[in-house]
Amino acid sequence: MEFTIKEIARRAGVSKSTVSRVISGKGYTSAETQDKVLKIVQELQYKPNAVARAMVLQRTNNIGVLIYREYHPIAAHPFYGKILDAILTSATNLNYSVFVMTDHEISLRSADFMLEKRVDGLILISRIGQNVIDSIKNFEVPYIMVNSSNHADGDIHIVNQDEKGARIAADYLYGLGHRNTFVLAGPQTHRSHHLRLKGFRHSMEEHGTSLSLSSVVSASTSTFAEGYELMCRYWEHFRTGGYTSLFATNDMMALGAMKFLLEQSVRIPEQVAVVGFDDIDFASMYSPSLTTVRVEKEEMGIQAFTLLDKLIRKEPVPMHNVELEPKLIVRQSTGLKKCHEGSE
Amino acid sequence: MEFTIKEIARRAGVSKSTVSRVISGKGYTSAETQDKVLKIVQELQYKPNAVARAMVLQRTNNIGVLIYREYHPIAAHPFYGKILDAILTSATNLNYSVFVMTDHEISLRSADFMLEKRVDGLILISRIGQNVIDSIKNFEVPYIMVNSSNHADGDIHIVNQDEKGARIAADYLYGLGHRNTFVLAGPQTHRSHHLRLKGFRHSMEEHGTSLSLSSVVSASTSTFAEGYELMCRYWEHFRTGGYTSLFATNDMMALGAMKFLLEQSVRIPEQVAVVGFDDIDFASMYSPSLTTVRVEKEEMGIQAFTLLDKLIRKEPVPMHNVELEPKLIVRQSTGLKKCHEGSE
DNA sequence: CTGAAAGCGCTTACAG
DNA sequence: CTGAAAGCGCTTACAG
Repeated sequence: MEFTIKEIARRAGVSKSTVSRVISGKGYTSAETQDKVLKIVQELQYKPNAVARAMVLQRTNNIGVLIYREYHPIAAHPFYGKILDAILTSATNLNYSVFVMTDHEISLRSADFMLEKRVDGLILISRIGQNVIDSIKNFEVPYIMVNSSNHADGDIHIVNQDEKGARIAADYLYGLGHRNTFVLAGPQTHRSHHLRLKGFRHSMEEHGTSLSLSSVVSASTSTFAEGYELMCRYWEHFRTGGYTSLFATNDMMALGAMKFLLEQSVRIPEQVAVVGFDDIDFASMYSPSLTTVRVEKEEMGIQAFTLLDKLIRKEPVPMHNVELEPKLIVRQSTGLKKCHEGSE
Repeated sequence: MEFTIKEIARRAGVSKSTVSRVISGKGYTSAETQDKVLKIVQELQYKPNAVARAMVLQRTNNIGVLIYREYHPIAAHPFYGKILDAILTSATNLNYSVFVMTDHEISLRSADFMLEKRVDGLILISRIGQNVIDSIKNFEVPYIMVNSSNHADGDIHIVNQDEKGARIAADYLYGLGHRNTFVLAGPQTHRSHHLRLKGFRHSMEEHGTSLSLSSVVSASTSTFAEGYELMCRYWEHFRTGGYTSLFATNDMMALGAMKFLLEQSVRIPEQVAVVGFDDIDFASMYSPSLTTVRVEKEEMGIQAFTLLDKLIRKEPVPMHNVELEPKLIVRQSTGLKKCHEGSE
């Protein structure tokens, strides 16, 4: 069932060159020949062998997406998964196929993989190790980094304006009258968590309501479980600390903390207002839904792919850093009314 | 920076054949030659060109994963995303790379894509169109189906025992004393939702507590929003119907319905017990956490890949259908105590 | 133990 | 407008 150009040529009584020209649409061919060849292509359900084509064209039309993962697999991740989705969609539209690879300690090995596979380009998401990046730099493969913690000059990097987003969150809470916020801060080695804490702290300082040392708790991971655990551990402190609000540097931790609070029958937002960061799907689904700062995950994916495609085609790339605009999303956890509250 | 076997050969003063032998480890080569070649490979950071190798070996070491999506992108999907993750992990372990493609109307085109790309095999997840399957059948590419609605004889199909799972859920609710359950049933064209409704209904009938017509509501999608909307629309009916429990054919709908109920200040599980199906990550994170029937998503992915690999290597494949065992997971939404309740 | 040669399935100048 | 030939970067019998 697997036909080649040679077989088509034989049946059509023309040369392989001609068949190739007809199929690719490049070069001159008579209408007559075209019909003849195309008909056979149809009959045989011929599909050109992409591997052979890639070989001569030195172009695979594949891109690779490398996603860092800490503990868990990553495709289902509410944040990175969304970025991946956007990349998949954009790439398909431009006839690229995409290799997906999640990466743990095997860093170098997986990068090699991609390199051996001869992808036309690479998108690196999150905290890809420096050694991996160095290794990639040694090749001519273009790459784009998304939400990374370690990018160097010359790298194209797509990020959210995390510091600004955190300031918006702080301003908003301050505006609501909150003067004492408990903060759950994710791993400070990660750019996002670092900037989010920084932005929140600075904004509060500017408002004259500095965060005390004891009101900021450092998380070693940024998971739901961590948020829950920390809230549990600091519950006594929290309860007696006079806190009226809670800010976490991402939604997952905020949600975890919220679950614990709800289990203690704390009323949200009446007793404690909660704000997260990211706007993962879950945030709006929770009860109460979570006020958060939205990161344009889809936009990150689209931009990453679009820029990579330009790089691959050696078109000029406008800028070397893309900083997306964050946006406050107000929901029930800071007081937005429930849709159906009191109705019916 | 892109070296070939030819360059290695030149520098080592041997032939390409020899270099190839050293690198592949096949065929005899003197220790001396090996050292010489390997040293240069090191120096040059040589990576064999996978495309060229695939060409001659007629084997790419790539597999493709095709996931159906209805409305939304899919990688971040809490159910399919998990399966994908498991496939990614297993595949990487055996040195495969994986193409991921989500599919909507473009069905045929995306399958072609895979076929042109010469993947060694395909994993088809969820409701892949019959035309796509037919098209794939025309080629020699082995494939495995996961959680599909339309598989034919001879196809290898991996599914959860959905009917059985629903029976377990029904038995459990009955055992708790529930005699009047409101049911949210997802699209009946999908195998899973169909069997889950069927199993639940039959089990209840056997217990002598048949579901009345009005207690089963058909959903047109199986999303969170749909669960919420339906619960809202049937709220009056539900409130006055004397229902003590709610079953949805998947977690997302159950969660959506639950959010609505919580917003009406319905106490869960005291007033209404809720049971879902799938055990997506969210289920355990919700407040109250959701009792559900777990589908072994990771196992599905692992089995799918493992079988596909056997197919690719033309090893005998044990069975032609894999039916995974569902498992009831009891949580707060049907009465499990909160961990920290009352403590401290 | 090693090298020359053919071939995997295409594309693309180059003649004609 | 079309065909013969070379080549993309490997692997693998086949001689030696």
